[in-house]
Amino acid sequence: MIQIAYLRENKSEVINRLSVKNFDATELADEILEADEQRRTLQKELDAVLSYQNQLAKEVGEFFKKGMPHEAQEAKEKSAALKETSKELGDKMAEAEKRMNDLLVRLPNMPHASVPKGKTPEDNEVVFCVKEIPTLPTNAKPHWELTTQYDIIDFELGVKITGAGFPVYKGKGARLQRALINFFLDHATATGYTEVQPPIFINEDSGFGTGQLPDKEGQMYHIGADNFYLIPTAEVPVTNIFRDVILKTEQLPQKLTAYTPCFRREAGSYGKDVRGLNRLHQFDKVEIVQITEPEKSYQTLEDMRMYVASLLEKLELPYRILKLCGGDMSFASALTYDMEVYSAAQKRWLEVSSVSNFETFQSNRLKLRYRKGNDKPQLAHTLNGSALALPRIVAALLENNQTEKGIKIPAVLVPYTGFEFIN
RNA sequence: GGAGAAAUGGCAGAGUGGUCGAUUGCGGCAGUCUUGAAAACUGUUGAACCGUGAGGUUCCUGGGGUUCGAAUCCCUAUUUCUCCGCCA
Repeated sequence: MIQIAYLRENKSEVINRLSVKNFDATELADEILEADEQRRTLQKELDAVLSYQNQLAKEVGEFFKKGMPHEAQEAKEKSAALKETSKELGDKMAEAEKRMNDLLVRLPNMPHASVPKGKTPEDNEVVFCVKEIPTLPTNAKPHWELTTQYDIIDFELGVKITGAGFPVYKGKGARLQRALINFFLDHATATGYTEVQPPIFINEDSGFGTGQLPDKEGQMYHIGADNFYLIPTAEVPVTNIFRDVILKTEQLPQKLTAYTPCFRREAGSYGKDVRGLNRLHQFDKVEIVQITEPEKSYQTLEDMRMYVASLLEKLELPYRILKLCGGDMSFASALTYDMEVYSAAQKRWLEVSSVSNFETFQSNRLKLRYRKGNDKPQLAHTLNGSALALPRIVAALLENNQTEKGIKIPAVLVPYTGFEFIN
């Protein structure tokens, strides 16, 4: 959420920058500022009335103490007469404030100055790409055939138990999942991230804090009886650790990592996008999250990007890095890098990680602040990234590493899997 | 699930209707002393909103109520603790 004070001072800049995201904020900004103006006017009036009421209340006490019941009664009546006025003003102010907030949360985050303009994924900027894109023999199989051939992932069985998009991992397939999770967590902790295991249900406040609510409600699974949501990413519970928290500068940066299953309804997806492991309703992911001072967040974003790239290199997967254009970026992000691996049998790039700097957009909603010495608290920056999401990594590993002898496991994973081939 | 108790500032812990944004202790910060440090002493130390400022308003788990006035009384939700039951 953009800070209201910032919008008040820099309306045209906000509008200009949001145009990079193809968002026309002209009208919305005016409505917000109008509500803000009303709110402030009403508060001034209300404060004056309340102040007078407080004064009268004190006088009542004093009159009683001095044994002046008549005067006390008079002050009482004066104050009572004001009650309705203050109640009315209070209601109006709360209403204006709510209106302002409801509008304010609809403003996307402003993109960083370096974000390229653009509307579709084609407009994303390729900032890195491996030199050689692997080619496979013509009889090479897509991963959904390999998983059946080696009996390591059963999509049909998942359909029986739950529904489409909830696969059952079996034997070496299940072991490969566990190996990847451990590999990712071990590397994250070795890089200074603290491992946490958060709840995978979240409440409404948490969903709001990181920006999933109210806009993306339809993309999360909802537990009606308790009003919980299943997490779409560990970003939500992990970042919400810091909701309503004031950190000291010495406590920054905060670096956390978490493995969780993730749940996404993916309403509206279809076709080859959802084939096999390409898009699931439940999948595993290791996430990294950092909380930093504003001046350091872009260096941190580069660090996180390099870290994720190093994982892909260790796994010997061909990858590229995209800087997302304004039109392809998420609502809350100021700058996002997507990491994609090449899936050689499908002959397409698959997104396996998204690393973003949200600047103060989330922290403003979360009231996540930090304090330098005795200064006034100010909003921290939040960042996160997948490191990494499993299914598409598995898809690429299976397809790219298929050999006569079976699927070859990358050397770094062998200590985790305990086997060199899936055959 | 049943019965009872509780929720106060970074922490501990006072406060049962008026001068309480809240005694006190610890912790934090600044200073005095010291070559330096420790100790001791002194001062200071929550947040949000409005206001150029002086200052004003709000917040004692959340929500609602009683009252001229609520941390304090009432209702409600949540959480925690104790006992009982069930159970991984």
